[in-house]
Amino acid sequence: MSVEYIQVAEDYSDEPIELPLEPDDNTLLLSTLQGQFPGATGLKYRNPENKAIRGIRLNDLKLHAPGCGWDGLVYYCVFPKDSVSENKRKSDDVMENVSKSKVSKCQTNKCTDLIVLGLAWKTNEQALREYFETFGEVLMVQVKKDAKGQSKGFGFVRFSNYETQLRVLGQRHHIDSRWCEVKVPNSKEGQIQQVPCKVFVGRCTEDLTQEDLKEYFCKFGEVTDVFIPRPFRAFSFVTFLDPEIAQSLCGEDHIIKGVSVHVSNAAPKADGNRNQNYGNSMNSRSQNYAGNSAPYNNSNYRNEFGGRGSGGGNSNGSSSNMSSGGGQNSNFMPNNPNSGGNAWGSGGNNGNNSSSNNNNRGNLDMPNLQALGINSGGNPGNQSGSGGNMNNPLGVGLNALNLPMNPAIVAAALNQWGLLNGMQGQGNNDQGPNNQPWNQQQQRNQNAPDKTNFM
DNA sequence: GTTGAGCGTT
Repeated sequence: MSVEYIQVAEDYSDEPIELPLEPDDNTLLLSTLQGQFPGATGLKYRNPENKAIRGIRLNDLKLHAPGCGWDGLVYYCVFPKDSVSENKRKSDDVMENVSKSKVSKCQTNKCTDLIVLGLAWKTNEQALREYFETFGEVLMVQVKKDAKGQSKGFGFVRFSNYETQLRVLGQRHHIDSRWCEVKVPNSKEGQIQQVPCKVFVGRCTEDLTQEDLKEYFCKFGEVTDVFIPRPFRAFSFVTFLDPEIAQSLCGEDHIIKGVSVHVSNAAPKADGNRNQNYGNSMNSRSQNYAGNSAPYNNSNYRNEFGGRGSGGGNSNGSSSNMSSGGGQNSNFMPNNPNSGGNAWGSGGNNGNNSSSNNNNRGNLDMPNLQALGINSGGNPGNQSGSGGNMNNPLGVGLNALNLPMNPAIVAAALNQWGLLNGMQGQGNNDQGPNNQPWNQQQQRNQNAPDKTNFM
C-alpha cells in the first residue's frame, strides 16, 4: 500500500506542505506534524459546506481523518492559545526581520533548565530529547534516576532559544502517553527575570479593536493576548510571548489606524507572571505557590472594587456599591499585613450614591491610582453620582469643578504622561511637583482603577 | 515486578 499525504500549512497565508499519513490507519501522527511544525498541537480545517473551522480529532497522539476522509483539503496547524492569537506564528517571520537583535539579545542568559514533572517511568533521556527537539534545539536533557537506575519520574531540559523555552512552558506535554508538566524549577526561582510580558496601551480610541492591536503589535513579536476592557476605557493590554519584546516597546508612542497610542509598562500582577504559564495547568496537580517567592505577595492588595465576580456584572450600575465592605477585604491575600484596618478597602465610600456607577463593573484593568497615591478623598457620603462617571478616583483634587471625568481616560492620560510610573513607589508623600491637592487627601476609594491587577 | 508528588551531583 502506498503512503498518502495531506497538505498542512502553518497558517492560512502559508504554503502547505505535504505530510505522510500512516499507511495502516490513515492517521497523521502528531509527531509527524510536530516534526514539521514544532509546537503544533493539532489540526483544523475549513469545512467546505458551511465554511466553519473544524478541528481534527486527536486521539492517542494520532490525528484522525474527518468523517469523509482527508479529502484533499488543506489543514492548518493549531498551536496553543491559538484562539487568541491566530497569526501568532506569522509573527515569527516578522521577528526574524524586525527585531531579531532584540530577540537574540534577550536570549542571552535567559534560558534556564526546566524541570519536567510527571514523566513515565519508562521515558528515558533519548525519548525526552526527541520529544523536546520538536520545539527547538535542545542543549541538555536529564532523567533523574535512583541508585538502581530507575527513573524518578522527572527530569530536566534546557533549550538554546528563549522563545522555545517560552513556548514549551506555555503548554502541556504528552510524552510517552503521560501528560507532563514543564516548569521553571524551584531552585531557579527568583533567579529568573520576571519581565512582564504585558504592556499597557494608553490613549486607545473606541474603534481600535482587538484585531487592530494584534495586527499592529505582532510586527514586533508574537502577541499572545489583547485585552480591551469593556465598556470602553481608553486603554488596553497587549501581551507578548516574549517579555523582552514587551519591554522594548515601553515608553514608545505608536500610531495605529491613525491613533497615537502610548505604550508603557503594565504593573506586574501581584503574584508575578512566573513560568509564563498561560493558564495551562497540567494534570490535576496543583502547584501551590502561596507564600513562596513572589516578591509581590505582601503587597498584594487585590482590591477588585466591590469584589470581582460577586453579584454579577451590575453593568447598569443602578444600585449602589453594596459589596464594597466585605468584598474588598476578602480579596486581600490572607497574609497581607494590610488586611485588617487596611487602606483601599471599604472605608471610604459608605453612602456612596453614585448612580450609574461606571467604575464598579469588574474593573480589571485600570492603573491603580490609589496604590500610587493619586486618588481623592474617600468621600463618605459622596453624592457625586450625577452623570455618567461618578466616583471619580481623582476626586475633588484634580476635578475641583466636579466636571464629569472618566477615570479610565484620566488613568490612561496620567499613564501616558508618565505620572503613574513616576509616582510608583512614591506613596503619598508630598514630593516635589507631584504635590498636588489630590495627593494630600489620602482617603481610600475602592473604585480607583488598578493597573497592578492585570497581569 | 509496585509508585505518581515532587525539584537536580552520585
